[in-house]
Formats: sequence, structure tokens, C-alpha cells
Amino acid sequence: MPVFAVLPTEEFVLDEAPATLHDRLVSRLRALFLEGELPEGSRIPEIALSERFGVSRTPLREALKVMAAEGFVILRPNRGAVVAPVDPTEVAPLVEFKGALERLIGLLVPSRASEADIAELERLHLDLGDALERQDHAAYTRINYAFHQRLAQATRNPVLAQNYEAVQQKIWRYRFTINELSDRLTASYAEHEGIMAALRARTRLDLAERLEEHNRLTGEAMAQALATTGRFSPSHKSRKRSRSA
Amino acid sequence: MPVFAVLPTEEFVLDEAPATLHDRLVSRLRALFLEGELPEGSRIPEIALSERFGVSRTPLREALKVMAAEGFVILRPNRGAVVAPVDPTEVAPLVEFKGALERLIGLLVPSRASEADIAELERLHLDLGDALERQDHAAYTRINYAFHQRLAQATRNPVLAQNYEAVQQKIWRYRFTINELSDRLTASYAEHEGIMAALRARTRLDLAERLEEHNRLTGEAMAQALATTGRFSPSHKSRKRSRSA
DNA sequence: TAGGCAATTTCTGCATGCAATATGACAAGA
DNA sequence: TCTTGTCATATTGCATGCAGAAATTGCCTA
Repeated sequence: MPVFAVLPTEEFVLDEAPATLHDRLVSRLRALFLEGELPEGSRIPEIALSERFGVSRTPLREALKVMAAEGFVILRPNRGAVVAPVDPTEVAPLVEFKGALERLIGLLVPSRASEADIAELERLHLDLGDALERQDHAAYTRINYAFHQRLAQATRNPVLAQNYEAVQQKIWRYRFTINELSDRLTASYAEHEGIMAALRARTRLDLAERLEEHNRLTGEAMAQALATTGRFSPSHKSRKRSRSA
Repeated sequence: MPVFAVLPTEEFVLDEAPATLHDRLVSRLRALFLEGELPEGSRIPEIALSERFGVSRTPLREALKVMAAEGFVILRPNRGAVVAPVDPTEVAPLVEFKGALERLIGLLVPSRASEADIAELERLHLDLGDALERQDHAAYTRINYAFHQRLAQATRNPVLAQNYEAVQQKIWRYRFTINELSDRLTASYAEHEGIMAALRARTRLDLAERLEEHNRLTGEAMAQALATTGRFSPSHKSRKRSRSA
């Protein structure tokens, strides 16, 4: 036995070891859903998916149970699992709910965030500005996601942070609605400037209101995009082709 | 997956026949955890539990995955599942989080509740008064749970209602902290009177503030009870006896 | 030709078996 | 006596097999 263990690098990286197969499957499935690889509403044959992932049905079924608990798939007894359809009428309740969380975040962060937290948020805010300048919508959306997640964590309330990320993930599926709206991107960044200002000043009510407003405006933009673009005709389902191009 | 109310007394649960075995297991496990049958932090041997329920390990494992996703059990890879320990430091974040939801409920219900909703809430409120008169703490807690759940549903926001019930279930595990505090019961009912008044008048801000305050006061009572009673010495574990009496 | 019924086929749900890992005890050496 | 290495046991993780339900197809009848 080697005294100096090889320590295959993973030991260091994986603080939270997803050593088990079904855990990894949950991650992969979540990625699939969040990236929109699987068309919404489509059935998920267990055998096909298990073969695709190279595992047996048992861990896949366990992973599907978790995804169902998180609301990304719907399990119908004896009738298989379907990808939870992206329902445009679901956006409004999600945004409304998230608004309440945003407000609480705004109320808590000023009194609980450390200087390191704010510094980290400043850094993300700079990255956000870079993405805006480059007109890199994908990057902007991603950094924006990370910023708000970080902000939620700065409340030092793990329940809040976890639930916030959960609702963020659900809304993430509708991000395509605003991906191409440049003016919304600019407006969003302006709101972020105000948020950062309130954050630096650590003014509770101001930050809460700005976050709520930011959430509300983003939701309105999504709703408007959904209303104008007739994107939800359930007939055509060839959205994945846009990726292969 | 919808989080169907478990709300003790399994008779209510069976409105929606969970045809699949693991679904029933989830319900039974949730009931076990909510009733505190299983001591927190204890390991859950799969074989023992599967024999107790008279099923094989497969559906039990699937049910445990769901419970883990909901935060009631913790799965350690290759080391089995443990009942999520009831951590008194978790109460404050839960209450704080629920406060944000209460406020949103208060803001939404006045403009969205139907007359039938309010009538139903009036009925529950009467039952609550009866329970108070009888000094039936268990009934009071249960009806109180149902009342607030119904109120959340009256917002017509399914996301809010579902998340509210989830956080309610988590806090439910700490209800023993206030089960014996008669004065808190009386105060709670007084607050409910105010809530009902605001509800009848359909005054948004008033209802929101009253709900937030009600939540805050309940949380404070729980925190105080946790601080005074040295209930969390991990040595003695004979809490289930309080039910059989 | 259209509609209904039945058989087949496909897929899900659950039980069981085997391999892998963790846990505890025990013995040998310092 | 304490540490360390090894082994035995128990438990988890995953694959496979079988029974049952649902979906589909084909056939028969009106």
C-alpha cells in the first residue's frame, strides 16, 4: 500500500461528494431540464433514459423521484414520467412568490452581510457590467443568477437561501423569454446599479423596494414577451434544433 | 409533486388514493416524522423499516429519496439515512422565512379570496374558538394549521400555497414547544380575531401586518420555550410517551 | 367503412440477489 | 497501554427478473 496516497484530485474538489450514482443522475437530469434539452411535456421512458446514461433503471427511478419532488417532472402512476411542461401561466405566481423573498432579502442583507459578501457582490456586479457591454446575453443572465443567489446567501438564512434558489431554478426555465430583449438588459443593469447603491449604503427599506421592483419589472418583461411571441403553440416541438445549428 | 397535507389523522389523507406503493410510503413516513415517532438523528435501517411497513427495500428507498429532497431525512452515501435532527437553531430561520410568506398572503387574500373562502375560514375560526374553550391544545394546533393553509390557498397562487405548506410542515415538528403554553394559546386566538376582522374588511396592509405579527409572536414563544426548557439534551429520547398518555 | 372489443405489446412497479463500502472487533507491534 | 493493520460482519447501492397495468394494434361486426 502506498503511504503517500495518490489522492486523485477528486478527493480535494468534492467537498460534497456525489459519490452515489443517483445523486449524479439528479445533477445530470437537472442540467438537462434547466438547459431545455428535453422538450417539455414529453414522456420519459425509463429504459431509454437509463440506456442513455448507461445505468440501470433503479437509480434512475430514484433520481426521477427527487426531480418530481422538486417539481421538474410529473409522475403519473403506471403511466410514466413527463417533463413538467413550461406553462406560461405559471410565471406570474412564481414571480409573485419570488417578490416576497426578494423583499425579505432586502430587509435582511444590510444588517447581516459581511464586508466580504459585499466585495464579492461588487465583483459580480462588475462582471455583470462587462457582460452588458459585450451584449453577451447568456453571460448576463448567468451572472445575474449568481448575483441574486449570492445576495440570498448573504442573509445568513439558509432556509431563505435554499428556497430562493429553488424558485430561481424554476424561473430559469423561462429565461428564453428575455434573452433577446436588449432594452430589458440595459434597464436591468440600471436597476442593479440602484441595488448596489442601496447595498453599499446598507439601507434596508430602500434595498427591499429596489429588489422587489427589479423582480416585478423582470416578471413583467417576461409576461410581455410571452404574450407577444406565440411561442407556446404545442404543435411544434423542434426547439432542440436551434442548438445543433 | 404536490405536497398533500398530511395533517395527522390519516383519514383525511386518503382523499387522493396514492395508487403507488412508494407514494403511500411517503405519506406514512411524513406522518411518522411529523408526529415525532422516530427520534431525530437516529439512523433508519432500510431493512428494518421495510419489514415494518411490509414492503421491499426498493419502494422504501424511493420514498426516502423524496423525504430527503423535502429535508426531513439526510442521506449519507453508503452510510444510510438519518432522521433530520430537530435543530432549535433552525426555528428562527424558518419563522423568518415564513414571515415573508405571511405578508404576501395578507397582501393577496383580500383581493382574491371568494366569499366561499371566507366562509370556510369563518368556520375554521369558530372551530378554533371551540378548541380554545375546551383547552384542547392538540385540536387548536391542528385547526390553526388548517386555517393558515386554507388562507394560503385563498391567494390563488399555487406556488405560494405549496411553499407555505412545506414550511408549515417543517415548523410543525417544533409545535411541542408551545403545546402546553395556555397563555400563548389565548394570545394566539386574540390575534386570530384580529386576522379575521381584517379579512372580513378585506384590508390588505392590515391583514398583512397582523399575519406577520402573529407569525413573529408565535416564533418568539417557540424560541422562549426552547430557551427555557432544556429539552434538547440528546440523552433522553422518550418523547413519544407524551402521545400515548 | 366506421366503431367497438379483444389480444398483444410495451412499460411501469416492486421484489430479490449480488457486489461494494463502511463499521466494529481483534490481534500484533511499538 | 496505545497505536495500527487486518478481518469479519452488516448495510448500502445497483442490476436484474417478474407481475400487473396501460397503450396500441388488429380483428370482427354492424
